[in-house]
Amino acid sequence: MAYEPTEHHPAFEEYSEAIYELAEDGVPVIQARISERLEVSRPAVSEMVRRMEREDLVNVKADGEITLTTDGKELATTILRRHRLAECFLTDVLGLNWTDAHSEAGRWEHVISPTVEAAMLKALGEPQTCPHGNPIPGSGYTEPEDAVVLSMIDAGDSFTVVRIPEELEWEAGQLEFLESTGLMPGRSGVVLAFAPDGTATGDVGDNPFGGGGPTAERIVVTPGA
Amino acid sequence: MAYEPTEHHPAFEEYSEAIYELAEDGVPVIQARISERLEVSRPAVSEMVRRMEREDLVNVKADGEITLTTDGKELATTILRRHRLAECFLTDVLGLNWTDAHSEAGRWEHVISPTVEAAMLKALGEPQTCPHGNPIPGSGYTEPEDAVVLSMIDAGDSFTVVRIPEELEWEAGQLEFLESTGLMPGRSGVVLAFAPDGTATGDVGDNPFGGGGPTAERIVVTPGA
DNA sequence: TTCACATGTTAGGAATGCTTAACACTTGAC
DNA sequence: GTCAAGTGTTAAGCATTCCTAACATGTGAA
Repeated sequence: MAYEPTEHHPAFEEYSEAIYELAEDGVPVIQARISERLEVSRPAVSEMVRRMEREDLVNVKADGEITLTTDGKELATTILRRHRLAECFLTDVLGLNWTDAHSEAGRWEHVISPTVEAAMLKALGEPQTCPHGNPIPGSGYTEPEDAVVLSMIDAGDSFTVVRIPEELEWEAGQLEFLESTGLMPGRSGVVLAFAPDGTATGDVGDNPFGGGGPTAERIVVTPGA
Repeated sequence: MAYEPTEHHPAFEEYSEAIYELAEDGVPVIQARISERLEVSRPAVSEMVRRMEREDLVNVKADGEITLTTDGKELATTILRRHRLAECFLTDVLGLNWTDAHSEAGRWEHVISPTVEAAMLKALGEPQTCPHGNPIPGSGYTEPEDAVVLSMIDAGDSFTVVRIPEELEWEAGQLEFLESTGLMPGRSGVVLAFAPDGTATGDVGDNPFGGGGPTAERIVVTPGA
C-alpha cells in the first residue's frame, strides 16, 4: 500500500491502466505502444515512465519492456475495476449505450471512491465482466477454457462472443459498429467465410456482419452456439 | 456558449461554483471569501480572478465585489446542477449518507456529461432540490415564501427544516452532526430556547439538538410543523 | 491619531504534464 | 553494406495551478 490512489495523480492512474491493458491484450508493453494508446508524445511517455519507476510503480527491463510492480498492479487493477464497474453501471442503471459508457467510464474511473465502488458492486449484483465482456479485476472471473479469437473459427462453424478487448474499444467507431451489428458478449453467430486478407463475414442473429482481419484476430469467442 | 465546459478547466469550474454559492448564501463575494471557501492562498485567487475576468467569466466591481457574467453563471449553474444531482443520485440510488454524498459529488460534478445528467434526472424523477434541500438550478424550484433562518423562530415555536446552506456543508463535521440529530429537510421540530450567545436548543422528532449561533443563523426553515 | 487587521497585489518559485526539435541507436529489407 | 523505419532520450519550453514572502492600502478601534 505504498501508493495511495486517493492522492490521485491522474497521470499515474492512466499510465498504469494502459500498461495493464496492453499486457492483457497481448501487446508488447514498450513506450511506443503506450504513446499510441494514450495519444501522447514519446518524450512524455519517456519522462512519465522514469517517474513511475522512481515511485516504484513499474520496472523497465533491459530490452525496454515495461512491467508493473506490485504497487503498480494494484493501482492498475483498482482503476480498471472502477472503469469496468462504471461501464456496467452506466449501461444497466442509466441506460447508456456501449460507446457512451466507455468514454464516460474513462473519466469516472478517476473519481470513484471505495465507498461508491462497494455500493455499485452491490447494486449491480457483483458483475464479473464489463458490458464488453472484459473481466472485472477481483471478481474471480475466469475466461472459458476453449476461448479463441474469431479468426480461429472455421468457415461454416458457429461461435459465441466472449469479449471485445480493450484495444478495439479505443478505435474510433469500432464500438458503435460492433454494437449495431450485434457482435456483443453472449450473442451467437455463424462465420460464413474468410476473405484472403482475413476479413470475416457471417451472421449474428439475423444480422450480417463483416470484420477486417485485425478485428477478427482480436474478438474473443468460444466455438459453438 | 462562449465557454465550453467540456474543455474542462477544473479550476474555472470550481471558482465559478464557489462564487455562485457564496452569493446564494448571502456572503459578500470578495477574493478573501473565495480563498477561505476553496482553501487556497489569496494570491492564487487573485491570479485566477484575473484570468477569469480575461475569459469573460466574471466582472470585478470597483469595490472588489466579484460577479459572474452570463457565461460564468452558465458554467456555475451547470456544475452546481451536476453537483446536487449527483448528491441525490448517491443518496437515493447508491445509499450513501449525506456526508459521503457531499464530498463525492465534489468530484463527480466535474465528470458528469450532458448525457449522464439527463439519464440521472430521468432516473430520479426530476428532483428539485439536493438532499440538503438546496435548489437544483434549472429545476424551477422556488423556496417557500415564509422561509426564515432558524434563529428567527421564537422559543417554544415549531418549525420545518427547508435547507442546509452550502456554506455549512463545508464545515468539517457539520453534516455528520446535522444528519445524526435529524435536522434534515422536511423534518419538523420545536425550538426550546436560545442562549444569550445565540445557541439554539430544541427537539427534532424525539432527538434533542443544539446548534451554535452561526449554525442557527444559516439553517433555513418555515414556521410550523 | 495610531496601530492592528483585513485585503489585495507583486515577485519568485515549484510541480505536473504536455509539446516540438534534434539526436542516437537498433534492426530488418534490399 | 546501406538505408529507412522504429524506438528512446535530451533539451527547451509552455500552460495550469498552486505556494511563500513581502509589500501596499484601507478601515475600524483604542
